[in-house]
Amino acid sequence: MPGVKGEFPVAMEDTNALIEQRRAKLASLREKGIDPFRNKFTPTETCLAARENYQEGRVVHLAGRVTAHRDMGKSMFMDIRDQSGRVQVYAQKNVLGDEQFELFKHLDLADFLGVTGTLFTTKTGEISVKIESFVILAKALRPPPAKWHGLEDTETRYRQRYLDLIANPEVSEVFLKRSAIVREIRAFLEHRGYVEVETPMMQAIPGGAAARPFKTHHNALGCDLYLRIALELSLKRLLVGGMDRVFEIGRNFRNEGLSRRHNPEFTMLEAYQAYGDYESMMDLVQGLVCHVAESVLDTLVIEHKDAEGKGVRTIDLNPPWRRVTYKELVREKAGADWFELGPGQRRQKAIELGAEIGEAYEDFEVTQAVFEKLIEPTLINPTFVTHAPKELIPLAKTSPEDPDCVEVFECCINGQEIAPGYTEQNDPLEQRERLEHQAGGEQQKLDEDFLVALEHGMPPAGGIGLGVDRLCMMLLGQDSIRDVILFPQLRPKAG
RNA sequence: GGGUUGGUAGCUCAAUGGUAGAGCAUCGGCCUUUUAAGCCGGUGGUUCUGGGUUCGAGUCCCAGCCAACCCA
Repeated sequence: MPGVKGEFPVAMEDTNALIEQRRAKLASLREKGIDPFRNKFTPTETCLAARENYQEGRVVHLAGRVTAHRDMGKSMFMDIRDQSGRVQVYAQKNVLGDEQFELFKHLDLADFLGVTGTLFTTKTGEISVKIESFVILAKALRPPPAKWHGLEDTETRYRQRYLDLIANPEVSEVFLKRSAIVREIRAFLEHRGYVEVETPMMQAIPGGAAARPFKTHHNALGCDLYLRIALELSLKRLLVGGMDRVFEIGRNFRNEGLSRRHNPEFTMLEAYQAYGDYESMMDLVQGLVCHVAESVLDTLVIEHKDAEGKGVRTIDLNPPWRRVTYKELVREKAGADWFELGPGQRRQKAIELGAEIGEAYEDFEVTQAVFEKLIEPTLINPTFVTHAPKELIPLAKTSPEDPDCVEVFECCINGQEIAPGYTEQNDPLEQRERLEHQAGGEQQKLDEDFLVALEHGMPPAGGIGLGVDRLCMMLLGQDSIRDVILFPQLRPKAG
């Protein structure tokens, strides 16, 4: 690869004694006519399966990464590990012969090894494989992180996640569970007749949320495009098209700050149901999250622990989840007379309560600041906060009971918004007005094609969005979104 | 963008302004049922980068880079 050296000058030049030693071992193997990078080796089973299907003397072919070795002189124990787990292998000089045994002794931690041998049980009772022959499948030219302490350095853990996965089994576990969570989301929705679709990530007009988009350029079309910030407007077009139950699990991109809770690209589930409304969508979210928790974690009670393993908080997902209006909740925390106060008094009281209020905040934003700063973080057990002020959400239908509010909910769990849902706006004229109002004087472009679609008629429908990363954080007890995203965004390191 | 903390061997971490260390890994020796194997001996450092103060800087000061956390 001729380009590599220029692109990764640091990696190519960076070396140390350990790397030199491994390169020397590689050269020495090649001199002996051994290629330690095999095209193929087919194990008969996984390391775990070999142990589970124990039968003394049974012949197995196993493959895995060398994770430990215990040199006994004329014999040697080694641990090899694949995704299923580890198994101990045992090599003896009189079985392998001098030359092969010498090769075996000089294997390095992190090398990939294929072995053929028979199952047996050691004195201490461990099921192991007595090696008859072995083959080096891939030589590791760099040392792995320490076996005992694991890998602690957050920067290395995120930049070189593969090392994190090798060194920290609990990290690996988190990502296997994340995969299971996504699988169970699909299973739940498909079981209820939802059709999974894929819609464009590159859009001429990024809509469906208020967020700064990433911009890119299409050369052949000669136009700028944006990475989507939400799935909503595409999926609603499908409701217009007669797909009555649709969902998409996909990446959204928002060109905003990074934090413990924000990654520039994140995974969103959105689902829409014709003839549903915000209430049926609350049932859906509750059912979905409970199904996922039960099938992946086998419990509805989630314990979050700190680094020392002490319980920090407990989240009880047992249904039914509390449903409370936005106004009720604000009255609970900010005073029963909150909505009877004048705007000036509200502002004053919000500041007294400890919310930070920007000078330009409109009245509804003052209340929203109180909600976000003082109320949301206290909602640990699942709570559906319904009937938000209509200024906050332009894509939902007005509530018949309270014309200042829209038929929406925000499902808060673990002190975070996890899933909003609405009775979707299907009146094209009302929708246009609300979007124009939201755009304000900013000349934000309206998605005219979306409005045309609504004019063709969209059935009454309920919709939800669900932040998959945040759901994973909540279910898996992770405090940082970076710990549920395999490759979180970091500043690129200068070569 | 602002604040706080941190960056030392491959990894995890020490080191009053005074010769940069330990454990593991690694290399060599002994050991044919060990498992964080054990015993003996060795190798390994641009202390993130660049300036400054000082007789002397890993340590103090300034600037920068990267990260984590908090705030906006």
